[in-house]
Amino acid sequence: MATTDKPLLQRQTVTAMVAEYIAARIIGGDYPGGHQIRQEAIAAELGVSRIPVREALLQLEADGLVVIRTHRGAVVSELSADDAIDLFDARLLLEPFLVEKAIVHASDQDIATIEKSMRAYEAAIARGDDPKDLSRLNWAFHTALLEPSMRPRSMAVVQTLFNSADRYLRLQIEPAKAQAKALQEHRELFEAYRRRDVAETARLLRKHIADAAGEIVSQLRRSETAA
Amino acid sequence: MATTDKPLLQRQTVTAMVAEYIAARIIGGDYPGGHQIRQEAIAAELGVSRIPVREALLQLEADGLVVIRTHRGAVVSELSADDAIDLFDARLLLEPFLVEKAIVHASDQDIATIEKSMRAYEAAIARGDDPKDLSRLNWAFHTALLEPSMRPRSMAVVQTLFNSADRYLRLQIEPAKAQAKALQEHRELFEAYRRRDVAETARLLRKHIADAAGEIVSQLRRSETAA
DNA sequence: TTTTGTATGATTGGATCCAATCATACAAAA
DNA sequence: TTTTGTATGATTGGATCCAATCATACAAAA
Repeated sequence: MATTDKPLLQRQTVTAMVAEYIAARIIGGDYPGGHQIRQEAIAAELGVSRIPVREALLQLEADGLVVIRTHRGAVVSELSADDAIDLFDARLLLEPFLVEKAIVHASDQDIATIEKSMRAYEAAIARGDDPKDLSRLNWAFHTALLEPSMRPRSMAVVQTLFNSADRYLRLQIEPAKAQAKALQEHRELFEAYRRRDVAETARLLRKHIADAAGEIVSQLRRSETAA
Repeated sequence: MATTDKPLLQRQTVTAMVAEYIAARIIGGDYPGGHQIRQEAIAAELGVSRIPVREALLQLEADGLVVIRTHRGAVVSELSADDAIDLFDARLLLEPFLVEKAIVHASDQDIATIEKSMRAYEAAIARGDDPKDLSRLNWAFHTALLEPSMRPRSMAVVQTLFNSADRYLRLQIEPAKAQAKALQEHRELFEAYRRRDVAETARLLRKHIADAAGEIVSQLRRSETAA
């Protein structure tokens, strides 16, 4: 397989589990933009000390999910149309480039992995799985598309962008419609990818991201001018 | 000024100071790729406890300067031709895009800041300042070029790329030659930027980054095949 | 000789505790 | 009434300490 290998056995630290927990709460919208995250509150909630909570918050700051100010603690970062443009433009640069590199390196095994990932998303939508699972499968598909590029550094950047992009996707007023559109586009992406049609796959991915961004930004602009 | 405003008074935590210290050691090559960073050693060296050292290492991991494995500590990330390509390709996508956005938003004040930054680099080369100061001024120029894009999220990504790129630049066998070339290119970049010639500035910046990347990658390839 | 098991020191991850800073309320002065 | 100063609780940042894990050396068994 042409993908970057990962350690088989990943020991979970308390810090990592806390980071996942807080990230899930932020991405799921339980902690909205501007929400103060108190170290002691999280620590008590999870039955751990403040040390792993603080270390988790540092990681989330690097992901852009929280903003930390010295002696004032962590606040969930605010969402805005400007930020969404910043974020999706970065994805529009990186992802089509990475998918081009990926197609060239992708093994049949990699393509099989992508297909499996696409089918899983399809099945989850059919079953009406909850937003959290749908999101996970959506990003798993994107990751599977790009992973064979063998660019771990760029992939790390893209992964952090996925986390923030997810916060915006979860805000959408018509998620079912967006998911149906995304699934159809994933099918087309996979077909072009399987044919190893580099230019067409990149074009479809660009359109896939740009369309989603357009929806989100115009929705945000409406709510921002309303406020 | 059209740039993103920063807090005027930034309180330094011990963690932040330790992170800067370790980052400087890595970028300067004192801690080469593969070097084990022992928390207790750094703590004793700086007269602090291990807590801020650990927190600093987490930040450096997000920057890609170290790799942390559970219960095995932090190791300085390895440099390689493949990683350099990954890194510089990401810069080649992001920086020309950001400079295009920046030129549109740049105020006269911003352009004055860029010119000042360029002159400072020029003067430092003329004086033969040490590599650390030259690097700082080089990245300050790049940052000044891109900052008016008002894309804090993309800027944060680019800043982390600068840190890693710096490690490669410091490896160069003929730094004086590379610096003279960089300075000349900075001058041309600034002229095109001042004229607000979007396409030409982006083209020059692309060439500036690609040329540096080419030098570094071919040098790395030579040393890798030699080994 | 090679492999497997065990003991020991080194090191990391996390809990607890203390000091410094911040936010707030309230009092005093203009 | 508005501004400035002060006291107090809440909260964060960092030090110290303990438990868990890892790496190494050495012994025992195959």
